[in-house]
Amino acid sequence: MLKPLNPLLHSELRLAIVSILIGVEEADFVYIRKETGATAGNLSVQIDKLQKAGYIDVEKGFRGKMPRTTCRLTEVGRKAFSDYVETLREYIEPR
Amino acid sequence: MLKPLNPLLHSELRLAIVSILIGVEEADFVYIRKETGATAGNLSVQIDKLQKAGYIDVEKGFRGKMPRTTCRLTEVGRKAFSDYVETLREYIEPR
DNA sequence: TTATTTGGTTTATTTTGTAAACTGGTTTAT
DNA sequence: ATAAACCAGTTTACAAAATAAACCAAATAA
Repeated sequence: MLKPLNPLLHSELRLAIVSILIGVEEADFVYIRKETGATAGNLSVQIDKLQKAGYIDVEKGFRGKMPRTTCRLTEVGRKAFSDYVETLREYIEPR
Repeated sequence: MLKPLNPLLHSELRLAIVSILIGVEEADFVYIRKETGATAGNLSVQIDKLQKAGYIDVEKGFRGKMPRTTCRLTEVGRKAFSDYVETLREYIEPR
């Protein structure tokens, strides 16, 4: 029987967010928005879900006078991602 | 910018179905149900979607007197799966 | 013969994803 | 100054998707 896929990560946008964060230590809202092509509203909602799950830390500050939201992956998030990928391989790799 | 993931395949159950079919030439409803742990209703719906997309062929017959639904992957489905996997790697493999 | 099981399908509900509309502020133009 | 346009997001309402519950027809068991 196939293992279930973590539903929080098995979502195109949330997976993209984590995928970006895994290689970069930190990234801000605007950057993630451009990389993913997501609408601001959708991105906001999905960042919230990842944060509530403890997968990312979100820090709100300012760059000059403009608001700035910075995200970074937590250890929990890193682990969840690596588990997700491992499970996913059972689906996509020849057995 | 990350490429979009084929939404028809980026679904746990549909991905599982295709994943099973890719290694086995054909599989019936009952077998897929056991392998995936899905409810019959859910499986029926998702098989329908894959069939309507031309990703699988569905054949209804009998094994003895009992009805039997057999599925096999089409070339279109095979190609879609391999494209999906390729795209997915951009999300899950270190860049 | 009347339950129970098998192999599904249909329909209704819940859950999720997404975009439109909004907020609060900033920069630019007038 | 004041208005108009813009930036960085959040909230909310709607659409799409997933899922389970209810159902059906036939087969088998009690």
